[in-house]
Amino acid sequence: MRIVISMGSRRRSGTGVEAATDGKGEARTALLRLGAWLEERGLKHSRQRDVIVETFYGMGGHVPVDGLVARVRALDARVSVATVYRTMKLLAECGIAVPRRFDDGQTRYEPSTGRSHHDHLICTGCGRIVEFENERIEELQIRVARSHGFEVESHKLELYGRCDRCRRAEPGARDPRP
Amino acid sequence: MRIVISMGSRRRSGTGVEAATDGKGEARTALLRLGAWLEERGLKHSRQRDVIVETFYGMGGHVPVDGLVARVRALDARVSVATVYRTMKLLAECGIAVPRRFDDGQTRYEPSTGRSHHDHLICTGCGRIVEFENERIEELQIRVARSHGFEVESHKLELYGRCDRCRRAEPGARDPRP
DNA sequence: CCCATACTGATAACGATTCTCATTATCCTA
DNA sequence: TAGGATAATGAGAATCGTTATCAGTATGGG
Ligand SMILES: [Mn+2]
Ligand SMILES: [Mn+2]
Ligand SMILES: [Zn+2]
Ligand SMILES: [Zn+2]
Repeated sequence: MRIVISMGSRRRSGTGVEAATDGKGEARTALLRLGAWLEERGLKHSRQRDVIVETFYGMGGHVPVDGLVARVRALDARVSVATVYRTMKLLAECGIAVPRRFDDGQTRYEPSTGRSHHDHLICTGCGRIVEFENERIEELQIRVARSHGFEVESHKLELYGRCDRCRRAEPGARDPRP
Repeated sequence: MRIVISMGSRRRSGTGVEAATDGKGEARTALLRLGAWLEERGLKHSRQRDVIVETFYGMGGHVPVDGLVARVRALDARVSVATVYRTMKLLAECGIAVPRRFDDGQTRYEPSTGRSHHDHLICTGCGRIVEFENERIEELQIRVARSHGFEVESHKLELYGRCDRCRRAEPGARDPRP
């Protein structure tokens, strides 16, 4: 069961609860927040950080680092991979981006400004990622944890399966007409 | 937030729903199953596969591959890392072991003979892993997925937090007595 | 006992990420 | 606006878990 999870240089289409804006205004607020955060702790801001943030917000969705690197380099070819990794980690720390590790061994980041917590449905056929929120599940998680003496700090819930599109395009085991 | 998830050469203690037996009898049935499975597809069985299966079942819990390698080598020093990886993948295929990938970047395997599906609570303090089953959550997952056109094939639910022991051993933010 | 073939061990290769370190940029101060 | 302390960068080496390669070994049916 290989998982593809597209989103390299391709364009997503309906990814569910995705942010509404095209990322332009979001990028601006993100940059402001980052600026404040950096100043607070005596860090400096740089041209490449700006480029990376803007590109990242321009992509939207669940962005793999190598995809981001590619896009950033289209704007400024000499930005290094290391810097992109460093910057994304920074964005995560200051709450502008959320790192996600699905089952394909690479970290993706998704913008988080103005977005709430959610979990993911991942299509094992086409890699489509759909987001969902379910308050009942969240509550049950807390309750189950508590019943075992745990206090939940974070959780990971990923549902893997086939989306409607992929199921339709498949023979499937049913209707075995000769 | 570094996650430790012990279980290398250390001994677990109460790991929750863990298998009851000490792994001796379990290992036997596992070996039988493996034998049948291998024969069915014209594969051969080998001394090292036996050693690995027995060691694996002797350890119980959620075994990281490198920990398994260490133990196996204590019995037969010339078993190679590659063989252990290959064998564990085999056990997974034939349903004797389940691979788990928690958030620390290494694959663990847990024995699965006679065990049912479950999810995990992971202590971010001491690495303790507690297992749980919750039918309501399972149902809700299926329902949520369906409402988005997905048919769930598998899922991953991991709750990260601090166990009772770890919370007790901590100052905590409450009771700020001067 | 023979042979086809699966399995093994040693080690190279891999992919994602981090580290190192010499160089450069930022920004605060005088 | 120049100087300097120090943070950030780029390039590539290094790391880590895992897989691939490939020549040599073991297994099991005949
Ligand atoms: Mn998301
Ligand atoms: Mn388990
Ligand atoms: Zn699909
Ligand atoms: Zn703990």
